[in-house]
Amino acid sequence: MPRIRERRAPAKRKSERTRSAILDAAARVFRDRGYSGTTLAEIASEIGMMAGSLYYHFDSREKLVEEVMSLGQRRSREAVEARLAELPLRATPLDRLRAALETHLELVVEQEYYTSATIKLIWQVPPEIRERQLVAQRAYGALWKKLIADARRGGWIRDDLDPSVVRMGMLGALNWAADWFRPGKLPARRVASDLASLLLEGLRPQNSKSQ
Amino acid sequence: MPRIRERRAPAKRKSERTRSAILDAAARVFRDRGYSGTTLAEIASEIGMMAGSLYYHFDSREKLVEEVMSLGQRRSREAVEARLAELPLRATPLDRLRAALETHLELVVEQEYYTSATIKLIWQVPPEIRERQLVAQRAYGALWKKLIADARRGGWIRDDLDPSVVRMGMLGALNWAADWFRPGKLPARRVASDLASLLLEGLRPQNSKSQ
DNA sequence: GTCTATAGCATGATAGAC
DNA sequence: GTCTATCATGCTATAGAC
Repeated sequence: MPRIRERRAPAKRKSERTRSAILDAAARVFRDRGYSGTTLAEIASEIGMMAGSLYYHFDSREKLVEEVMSLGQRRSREAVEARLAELPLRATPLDRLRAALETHLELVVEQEYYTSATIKLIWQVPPEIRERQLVAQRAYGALWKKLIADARRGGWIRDDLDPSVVRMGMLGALNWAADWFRPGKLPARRVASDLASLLLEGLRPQNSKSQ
Repeated sequence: MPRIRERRAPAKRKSERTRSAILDAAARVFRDRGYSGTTLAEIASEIGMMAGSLYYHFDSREKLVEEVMSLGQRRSREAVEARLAELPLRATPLDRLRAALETHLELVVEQEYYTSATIKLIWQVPPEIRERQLVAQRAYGALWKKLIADARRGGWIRDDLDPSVVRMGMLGALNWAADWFRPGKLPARRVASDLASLLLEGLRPQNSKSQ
């Protein structure tokens, strides 16, 4: 059906599609080779272009990496928010925390590289970019703070640990999977549920399975 | 007391001391700016030298970063082994696991940068270096595998979680602190004990404090 | 929109003076 | 042992053809 604009995704022009393809390739390459280790030539060659051509779509390498990171952080937040929104009303704060943990892990090990690229790049990019991204990520951090605070307030989780240590410990356990997870060995869902269970229930021998 | 060789540390010559100073500076700068983002000029300027002078001590930038990583992984392993060795004989596998967790966390957030530099660099350096370092790190990974297996065998920890997910989850929660820990806020010991407690006991409300 | 060609700069590495 | 000077390379970014 040529000539007829495709329906899926709001009928993009060629320019828009190329732009997306560049961003996808950039997320992949930046993630694998780091910010300084990635050349525009590598990104371009991933989609059969020459380095100079990228400048039609992006003003600079820095603008490109920043767009990758903005997308990454936005997608992570939206995915977790969407997952939480579809939980039944009777879901407990503990259920919500578990759902968020599992969703975040799945994003980190997904085929799409935006989340893991963003995680890896944050300490590699120039300071001005980093600052802007850290500000943008505060919304995501706030989401986690609230999940933990809600669970704590209701007595669903212990209150003797520092809340920010808990938050960073959880995110660390999940984010680290960006480095070690390899598709084809353990399924992502198993990793997600094991990590969530480790964090929520700990390593103590379980008399009764929860949930 | 000039002319008399100093006692502390095996009486190093000037060359050896300079070499160590270069390595210290390199660990710091590589850690903060990444492998590709670090220039030899930056490392040299940290100790008041010119970039070219480094070549008297190291054959190349790659040799330098590899030496930093070798030292980092060796120091981490030795520190954890030493801590385990000084535990009383009656220490349980759970005590040993907790001691290892706390020691590793303290290494990660220490003033010395070798451990955190090594953690951050592993996915940034050229593939040949990475391969050699991953091989070298297997001894450290094996130490953790054994700690977990011993605890599991004796029924000290639950056995329904995949052991490698447990290992990587624990190390992830600890290693992530290299990114977020800032001296002067929470003391490292508090972070260490909270993270160990989170991993060993989980977030469930505690009726009785363990240990 | 993408290409080729190239300007301009930064950096790893080397040579030789001190 | 460290410096200054320099070469060679590789990369971002731009200009102009198609």
